[in-house]
Amino acid sequence: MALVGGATGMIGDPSGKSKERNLLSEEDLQKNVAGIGEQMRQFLDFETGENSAVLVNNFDWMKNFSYIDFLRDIGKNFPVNVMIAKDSIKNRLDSPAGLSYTEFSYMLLQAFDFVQLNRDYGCELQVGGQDQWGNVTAGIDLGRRMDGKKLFGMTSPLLTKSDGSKMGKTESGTVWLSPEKTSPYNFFQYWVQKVDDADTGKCLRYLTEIPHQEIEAIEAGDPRDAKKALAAHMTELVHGKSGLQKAQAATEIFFGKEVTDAESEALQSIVADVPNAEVQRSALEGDGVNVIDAFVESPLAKSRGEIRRTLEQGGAYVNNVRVTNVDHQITTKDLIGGKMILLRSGKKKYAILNVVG
RNA sequence: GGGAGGAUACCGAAGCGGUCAAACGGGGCAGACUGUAAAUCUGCUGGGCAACCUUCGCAGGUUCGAAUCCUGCUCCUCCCA
Repeated sequence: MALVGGATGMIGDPSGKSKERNLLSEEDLQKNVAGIGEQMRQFLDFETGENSAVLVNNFDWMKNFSYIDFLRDIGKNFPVNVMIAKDSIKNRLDSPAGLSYTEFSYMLLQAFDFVQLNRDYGCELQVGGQDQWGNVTAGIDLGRRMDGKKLFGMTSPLLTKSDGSKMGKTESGTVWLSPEKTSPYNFFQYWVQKVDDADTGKCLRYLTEIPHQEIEAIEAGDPRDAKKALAAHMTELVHGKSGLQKAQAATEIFFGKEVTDAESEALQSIVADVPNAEVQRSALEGDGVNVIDAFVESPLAKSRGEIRRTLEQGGAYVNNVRVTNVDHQITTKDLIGGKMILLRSGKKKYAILNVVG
């Protein structure tokens, strides 16, 4: 049973947050709810007969509540002294950021969700991340008070790095599940590039369903292979077999040997799955196109100054050959298989310039 | 309602009339070392080849000159009621 927070999303959960959340517009929220629902399909089967997963939206039962009814029916069951004793609230009360009444009320909503799901579906167990502990227990208490039901909760540790910070948040390479936001190739690369050796085992345990014995065997081996295994499992889980294949094909080419005409076929097959841009064939004829212009066309450079710096520092490559001269011209001679040019910034960021016309 | 502070680049935070595209830290990018890891070290980090252009909440004003002073506005925080 997957619950999306169409109602609670309008409030903002203070748990684990150091600042008051910005309220989302109803429109954005609708989009988020729809998007999350879509993504759940990758992980849960909603059409498997009797035992199908269920997707519920708490807006469906919250929308009919009047403020008065809510206070009488739900609020009455929440002793404030218990509420303010919860870490999620206490931490915020102690911090300079404070806490609005709105966020303070969040736990009542989530608690009631649990009760509602118990009533509608016989749901008895709520599972969430560690930061949800307070909200989960609030629901257990509310079930007991309102319906005399015995409900249960389970939380899992949050995924943190070995230094204690949250994973995947601050890095520019924030990963998204949606292939629109993070291509399968980039998703795969995320696990290879951004996970510390020390965190690989933890990720394998938390995020994959590989048996523990196998994980131990993986850990005993080369850490590079461990990360690739992690990347492969995650990519397959999120993007399916075909996504994984494309990601691996691209990885093979980019992080393999020199790129020549021989790889043009393979490159062609992955072009859509890696960052790419188009150039007119005519532009490459004659004197060709300046390297800087070429990079600026690609997603690798945001500004001319940026790529100029990269060039000067020796971080720019055309077809895997380092280019440091800012006046370098790219011409038809540089085309791989007569069709494309491989641009690279730094050690591991690639883009393909696809020739058209 | 009364009072006191504040709003600076991706984030945090200095600057309080010229030498400010703006110290410092974090983050990010690139290089070296490696293993597409971590740690470490180095360089860069508004746009532009440059002249120069656009930035310090918003709108005006003072001044030869404003992130810095004045006026109004918006938003935030705190204290009192």
